Amino acid sequence: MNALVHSLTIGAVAKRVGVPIDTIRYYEREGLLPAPQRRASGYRSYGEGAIAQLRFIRRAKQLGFTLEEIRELLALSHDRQLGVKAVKQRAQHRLAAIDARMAELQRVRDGLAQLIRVCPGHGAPEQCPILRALNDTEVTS
Amino acid sequence: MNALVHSLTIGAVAKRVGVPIDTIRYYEREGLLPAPQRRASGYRSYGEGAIAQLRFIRRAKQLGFTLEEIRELLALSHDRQLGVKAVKQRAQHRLAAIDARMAELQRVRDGLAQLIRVCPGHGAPEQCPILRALNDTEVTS
DNA sequence: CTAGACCCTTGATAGAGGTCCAGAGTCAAG
DNA sequence: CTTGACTCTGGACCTCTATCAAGGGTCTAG
Repeated sequence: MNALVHSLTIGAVAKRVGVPIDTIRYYEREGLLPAPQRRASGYRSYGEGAIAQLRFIRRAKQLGFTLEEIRELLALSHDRQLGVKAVKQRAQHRLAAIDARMAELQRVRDGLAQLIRVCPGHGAPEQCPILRALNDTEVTS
Repeated sequence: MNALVHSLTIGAVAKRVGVPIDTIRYYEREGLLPAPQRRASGYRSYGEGAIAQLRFIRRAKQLGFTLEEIRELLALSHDRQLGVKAVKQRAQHRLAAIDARMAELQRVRDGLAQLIRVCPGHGAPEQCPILRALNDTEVTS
């Protein structure tokens, strides 16, 4: 009932989704977007499905998924048998990775904050706790 | 009183600091390590100062400083007038960047955790909250 | 002296995710 | 029809922090 869904140029898609044209072609090369139909001139011709898929990719990227993981998610989202289970697993892995990264950052943050707290901000470099820490001791001590 | 401080080969330095040889030469090229003395054969000849500086670099990296920032820190650590003040400033900038990154990760983490919590882990992809979020709505909503 | 471990330089490669360019063809408005 | 904006391909280039290889010279223990 709607045969004209293929009508958007790559530039129009880029504008609507807010992604550079080159990135769209890059995603196509990388297998994240299916190769679209072409006009007689060779111009790519996209439908609404491509818009949705690009937005999917953008949101997954915001969640910190790599393009490789997103490729997986896209495949899984079409698997009616095991897709949901696997998607949840991937999300849990991603969550664990984020938690690990945050713990690491927290450790570094606290070490740095402590050094800043005790640094007077003037005087001889030999007395600066930050420089002393960098020179003399392990950061995590 | 110790004229023989220049006696270590690059391999010995690498072993003592726990850094690959290639990385030492790379840091020299990048201006993070001064060019060492050379033997007649052309071999690099390092003293204890180089060991200390390499450890400095390694610790600063552990704190999340980029090599560019470390180059600055090294220069500042030799500035007896303003070095400490500037070093503290750099550390504060680094801390602010870490805090921003953590806040961002926290936001993403909470969004992801919420999706996982309400995902049953089975059933139709259309009902999976994770896939729905990727397809339909902004993650941060 | 020789074998094996070490060192030298230069330049290529990696990975992640793009970004940009040249040179050519196409489309739409006036 | 012309003009300007758009698109095509192929490939080069970017950031960052290294890492590796090739082809050669050097050092040291036995």
